[in-house]
Amino acid sequence: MFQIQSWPHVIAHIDGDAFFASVTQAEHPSLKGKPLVTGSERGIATAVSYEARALGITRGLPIFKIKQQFPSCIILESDYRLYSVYATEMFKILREFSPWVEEYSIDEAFVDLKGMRYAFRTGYGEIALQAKDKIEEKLGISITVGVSLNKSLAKLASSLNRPSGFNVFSGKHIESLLIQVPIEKVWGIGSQTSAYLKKHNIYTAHDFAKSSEQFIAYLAKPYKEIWRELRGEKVFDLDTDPKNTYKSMLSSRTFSKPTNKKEFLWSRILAHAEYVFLRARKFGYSVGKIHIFLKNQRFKYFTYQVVPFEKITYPIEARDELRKGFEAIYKKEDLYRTAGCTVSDLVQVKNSQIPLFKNTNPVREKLKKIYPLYENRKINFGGSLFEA
DNA sequence: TCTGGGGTCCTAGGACCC
DNA sequence: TCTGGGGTCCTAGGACCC
Repeated sequence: MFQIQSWPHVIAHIDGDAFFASVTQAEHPSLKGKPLVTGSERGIATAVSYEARALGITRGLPIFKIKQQFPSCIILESDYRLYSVYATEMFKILREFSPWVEEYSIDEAFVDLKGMRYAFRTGYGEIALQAKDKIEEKLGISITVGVSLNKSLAKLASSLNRPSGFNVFSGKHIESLLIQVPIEKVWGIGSQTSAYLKKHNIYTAHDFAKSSEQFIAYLAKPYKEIWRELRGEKVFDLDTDPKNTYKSMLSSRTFSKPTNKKEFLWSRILAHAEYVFLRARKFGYSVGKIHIFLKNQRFKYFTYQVVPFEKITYPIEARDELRKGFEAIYKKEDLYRTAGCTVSDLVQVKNSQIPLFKNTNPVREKLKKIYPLYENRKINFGGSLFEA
């Protein structure tokens, strides 16, 4: 169907196998070979070791059920600092094989290998295999690697033969990859879209890739791009910038029990606003838009947007507006499960325009004195304590 | 399995203008 | 007073990801 030369581009996708559980076992060798899950703080299993999967434990299974049904399983809280240390080490090793590395998530990376076969004097598959071996040996974890022509195909390739899988699909072999992958496993096609596609008799990545251009024309832009990638074209670039820029920041927490207590909810929203503004300041941002939100028992969101007259760096500068918004979304007959605050329209302060005249706003002058005290305090969201 | 927390991108449609 | 056609800008919210 697709006539493509072997390697117009070469992208590798590296994905940790049960990463959180593997890292825990690598760090505590006594746990190796034992059934283990992480995520107890969440109430459901976030990561499930392969030994635990063998018992029948799946991701998302409630912790209390695991305790009841699988008493031999070790249950631990998540430790994101530890995972991050291993991830950083993994990215570092990958950079020994190519300078173009995208740190996609805490356990995933994309690597552009194009041209590297001249530097290493060997084939692309062999380079990727060397990187895989080195990570597994040095970190003591297992990863699965997929190599193909672009990000979407590499990601499909790394979904096969887990754990410790190694899958290479050049241009001549794309179809044999696509045939193996159900449509809902395609990166960017979620439950809504796969349900729609199945109605049109599209069940695999291959069915989708060979759909006609006329059919694809009805779909939204992201799906057109995925369609092109599955056919072997390179559409998505790697983002190799380190993650220190944000478009928005969010803080939210689900209560242990849904509630309609008005002043309690208001205090939580303010605490989230404090926290998210603190993070924004840490990254040097001032804030152009603030959203506060409540989510009710039926998972319906109620949001209110505040746009301050000028970009601000402390939520108290918009406090009256926020309160007004809260009054607008709060209904006493509803029960709310989550409260939160999002900031967006973020601008780096050092790049933003310096006010023409010295700011003598008395509230702000006062704040500057007060807020240093805030910078290191702990903020209470109503559940657990978070270090600022 | 009743479903956490933190993000990004896209689009329909309303507001407003001529 | 009643009204067409077309443009831009913005926002709410949906869909998706890990």
